[in-house]
Amino acid sequence: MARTLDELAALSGVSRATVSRVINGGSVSEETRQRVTEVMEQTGFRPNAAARTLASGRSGVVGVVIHVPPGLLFKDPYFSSLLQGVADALAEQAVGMMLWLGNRSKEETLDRILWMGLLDGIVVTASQLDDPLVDGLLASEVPTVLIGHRRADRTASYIDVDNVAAADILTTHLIELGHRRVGHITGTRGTVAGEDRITGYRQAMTRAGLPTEGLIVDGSFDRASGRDGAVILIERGVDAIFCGNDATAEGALESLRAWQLRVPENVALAGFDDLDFAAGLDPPLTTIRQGVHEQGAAAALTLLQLLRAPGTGPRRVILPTELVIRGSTAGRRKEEVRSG
Amino acid sequence: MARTLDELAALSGVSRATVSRVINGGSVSEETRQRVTEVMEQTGFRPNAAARTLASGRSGVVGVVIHVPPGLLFKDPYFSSLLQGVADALAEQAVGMMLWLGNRSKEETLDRILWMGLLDGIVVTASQLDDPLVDGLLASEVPTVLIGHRRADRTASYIDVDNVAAADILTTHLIELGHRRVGHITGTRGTVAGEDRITGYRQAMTRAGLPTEGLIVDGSFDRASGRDGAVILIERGVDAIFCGNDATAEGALESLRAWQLRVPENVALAGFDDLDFAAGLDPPLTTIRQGVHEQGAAAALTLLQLLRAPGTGPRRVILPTELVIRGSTAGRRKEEVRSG
DNA sequence: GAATAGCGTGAGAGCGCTTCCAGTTCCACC
DNA sequence: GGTGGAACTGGAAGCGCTCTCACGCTATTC
Repeated sequence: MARTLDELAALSGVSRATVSRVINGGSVSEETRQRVTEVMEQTGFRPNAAARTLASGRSGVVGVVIHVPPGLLFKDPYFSSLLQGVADALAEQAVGMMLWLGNRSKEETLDRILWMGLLDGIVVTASQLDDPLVDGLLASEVPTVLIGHRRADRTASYIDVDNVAAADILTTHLIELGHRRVGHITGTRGTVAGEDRITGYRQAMTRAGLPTEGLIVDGSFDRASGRDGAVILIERGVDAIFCGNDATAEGALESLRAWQLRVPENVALAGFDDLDFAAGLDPPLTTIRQGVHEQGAAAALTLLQLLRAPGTGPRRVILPTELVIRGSTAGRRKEEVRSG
Repeated sequence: MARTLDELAALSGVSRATVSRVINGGSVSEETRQRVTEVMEQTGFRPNAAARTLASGRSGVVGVVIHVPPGLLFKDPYFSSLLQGVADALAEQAVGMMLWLGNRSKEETLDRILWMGLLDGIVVTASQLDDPLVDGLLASEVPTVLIGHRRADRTASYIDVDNVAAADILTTHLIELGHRRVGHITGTRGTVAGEDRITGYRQAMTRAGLPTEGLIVDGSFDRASGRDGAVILIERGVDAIFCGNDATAEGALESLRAWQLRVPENVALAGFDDLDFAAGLDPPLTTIRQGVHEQGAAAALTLLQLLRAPGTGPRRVILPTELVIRGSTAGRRKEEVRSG
């Protein structure tokens, strides 16, 4: 019935300005608020979003950019958990979500996003060391929060975990169990997480006075690279393998089994992420738990804080990780958790 | 530099109206277009989306609603393929996508969507026979395309497959192979696909003069229900099982194996969907292929057509399915494909 | 009782764009 | 040279809302 604020105002016997205050929580007498609300409900009035956005400069919509190869988003539980986390947090706050996936080139996606306008802010995954899409968003005037960050992103807002420290802790755990030849099947080279985990691994090995020569094999965060990497490491002789993530560890486990090597008796094995399946492997996988869903949610909330308190400078959040010790490195002990 | 059309117009020496025409492809002389375009590029001008939306009544954004339990979206490849299909088609057409998942109640989601405004149209999955969210969207004035449809949706636009016919064809295939006691583990009761597939199954059995008594067991589109349902059917005695979808069939296969029953020699097995893993099972699964990604894309394109040709009445698209015959029902033959 | 404060309200000026309408210009043709 | 029409352009009226400002009124203070 009532299609505009003016009509609603006429029906309620107040001015348009007052109706606007009712909708947006301005100061209005209880009586007036009651009356206007009633008329609003009767007429099923919904304010025009474009007009609100134009007048106020806020849309209540944020963009979420997960530019990974099509298919990967739903095959790799990491990305789907992340998206789920962002979506949940935004829904909780009644903020709309526009989504961009990796179905166009990064340049095109960037262009589309900036032309779209309408966005109050953006959450984007920054997993690559070099990413024109992320750079472009940061250079734009749209407030942006990164999930994961690069060394160069010192002035950006981001949420991340300390991959270096976590990998160090995990590697140290292996060393403390008495392992000396600890191999590492890396994550995808050129990704932040991959490189940082290598750094953490190296750091721990060096501190323990152990060599890493020949013990680092390039992987790509997937099962296949875990299978292949494990074979190489087995041939070179290792007594423990730290994999770039859980999927890689699952692949490595398959190779170890194929070579009749027992885990953890012959070779200890560890992953990273603690995705759902990690605890269900045989033996259950020692790994680093990082709350991926929480990371997504934290990114969304950080962005909203940024939007609600403009000009307060970049926000950086480092979420905690936990070393989750399970059968693949323990042998006799049950699951233990050490935070770090 | 130039932040508004007026500024751009001044810089280019034309009126704001002409600049608008350049941007929106109105009739402008080649010379003028050139000049304006040049200034646009130099200044990096981007028109204000809210203002465009307000003035034109179009936002270039559509909503996608996949209201399924959190987690299911990414665990069930059906939904993720669907979303991927929609996302790809929209990206192709440079249309923005707002996404709503099942993290709030249907009523709340409906409310949020309608309040959001800004949407030119909506694509929504209509898998439940009774769905207030779908009903609410259809009742609103926002153009809506359903993926899957209910009997009552005769006046709505939708894309769908003919589940009844496909289930009939598949069941008939089993009967033609000589099976007489063909069991059916249903999909989730109350879902369109689940019920329609039962209908198709019944139809084929009845036509062949075969009884279905005691041969129908309720399932829920997942592996667990396949495992359980198969046990019941095995105990009652069957020589073939048609499962509500591929995941169910995978579960059934586990039970058959546990009971030392050979597939297809002792019991033939068939699924529905032809998701990626179906061909990789042992034996490879006979199933109905429905292009899920294509369904998503078709829904998006149908919506866009609807938007571009308003007032042309509802559009209904039935996508084809194929019977894919593999080892789980064939035994000796290699993969065959029959369309239907 | 006057001065002060503060709340609730309405008027009105935009926000930046699209699009209708009314020219103006330029040709082709008679 | 005059005419009709097509192609292009500018003026200006909105689109529906937010938000500042000013005003009137009541409550408080000394």
